[in-house]
Amino acid sequence: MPSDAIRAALVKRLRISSGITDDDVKEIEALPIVVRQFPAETPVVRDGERATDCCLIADGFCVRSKTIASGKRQILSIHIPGEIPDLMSLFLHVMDHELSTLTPSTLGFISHETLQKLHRRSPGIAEMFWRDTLIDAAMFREWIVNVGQRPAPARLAHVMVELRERLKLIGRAEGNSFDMPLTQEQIGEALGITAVHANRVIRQLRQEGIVELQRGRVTVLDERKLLELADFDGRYLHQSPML
Amino acid sequence: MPSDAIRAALVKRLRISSGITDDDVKEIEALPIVVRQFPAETPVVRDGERATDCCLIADGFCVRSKTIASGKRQILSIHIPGEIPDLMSLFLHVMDHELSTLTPSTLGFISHETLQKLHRRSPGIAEMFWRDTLIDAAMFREWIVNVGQRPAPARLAHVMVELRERLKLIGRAEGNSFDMPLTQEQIGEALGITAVHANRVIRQLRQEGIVELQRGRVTVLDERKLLELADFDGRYLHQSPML
DNA sequence: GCCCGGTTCCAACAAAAGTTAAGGACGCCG
DNA sequence: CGGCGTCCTTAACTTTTGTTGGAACCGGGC
Repeated sequence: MPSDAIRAALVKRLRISSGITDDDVKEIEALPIVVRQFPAETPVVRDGERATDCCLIADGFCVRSKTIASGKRQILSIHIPGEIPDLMSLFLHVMDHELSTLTPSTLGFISHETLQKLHRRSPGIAEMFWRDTLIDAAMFREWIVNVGQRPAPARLAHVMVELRERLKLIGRAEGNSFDMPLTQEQIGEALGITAVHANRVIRQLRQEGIVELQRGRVTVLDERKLLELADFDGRYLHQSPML
Repeated sequence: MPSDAIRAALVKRLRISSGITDDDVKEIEALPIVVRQFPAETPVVRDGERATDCCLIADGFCVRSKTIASGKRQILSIHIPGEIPDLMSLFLHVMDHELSTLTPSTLGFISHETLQKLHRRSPGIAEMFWRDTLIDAAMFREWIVNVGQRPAPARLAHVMVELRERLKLIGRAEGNSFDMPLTQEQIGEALGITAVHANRVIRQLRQEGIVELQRGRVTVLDERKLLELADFDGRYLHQSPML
């Protein structure tokens, strides 16, 4: 994938979540980006590392996670093409969590230096990126609620609905199915439950005819039931720049 | 409390988490701030509301929370004097969660308009505030891990140690005790457990001689055991501006 | 085609957490 | 100073989730 396609994905994303002017687009199109391929299940930036670049997903699925002393891992967010999962490293230089790929991925890297200069030059773009990191934080808040207050089946439903919502925006959730390339182990890590329990919950949703989940792909069987179970209110995604 | 004292608290805080220049201090000291008193247990900004100001805690404890359809509430963060708990509203205009007081509080309000102008004028201050919102997000990430992966006693210990760490920075955690003005109900809401279970966990920590908790005040009985249980690594607080 | 490793799936049992219910402590207000 | 409400406390019981261990399935590499 040429770096032009990556820029296009970013612009598309920013167009949705923030207001973007033609001048901004030109600035972004002039950004030097280094493209690299990563295999599946590979760390991109490690916890404790000092990042010098921000990473833009051109293709593939990534997750952010933290591992505690006991060895347990918590997945904090799932990322899809067009997103910049480690924009925060721009001002929080040493990573407090890990970014890794789920599937084979194409990532674009933009140096912190370049971005910092860009911000000084165009405060509008800085604000757009700032807003992006704030939406990130809003998603963390909802993730806390999910893990803290909802029963396990609702947690899974919520993650599915959120992911589908975001995939729709980039045109990757047509019909009633979409990709969610996590193993049951990883689903457990995302929901704060064990893999065994994740399996139970998946089976339950299948038996109740709500969703089918196999080989990293979700098929929605009963839209109504899914939405009711997920208790989903997309306001926290802040998809309209005017709100 | 005069608004000068509030400004001083803010400057003190920014001095710790970011590099702040003398010019920045002057700018902040010139900021128009409206001071208001709030009783305990009172909403300051409600979920779904459109905020026009950012709120600075001069005195008192506040929390941010989200309530789901079933009526369950999740506390997302605890805030102490010197912090700006709703800085995010600057770019995420409609609130996706609630900010409310725990104790009677003195809050200072700065209008979004004022802040936006300030950012355009001094990008350095903008970056400082941006960094502040990023630390906020880092704390959410750790909160996810706490609620998702740690057993209940460790969750409580972790929240206590984090709060103490932050209180130390503003000189409000001398000796082996500090304020944590949450009811057991609220502790449950913070940890993602019920009030009854929160009580069990508190009793357990008391019986094991780790901490005593009464009337909103924590007394540490066994520092070693507490730290071990909490599994605390303060890196996520990003306290040094150089890191 | 067949083996191998990782997933998925499942059951039985153990532990953690939720629910319900009720008594006691404490502070506030009349 | 007494009553009332909130919070804390505890017990008994239920439900959810974790643990252990094992079998079936699947895909890729030899």
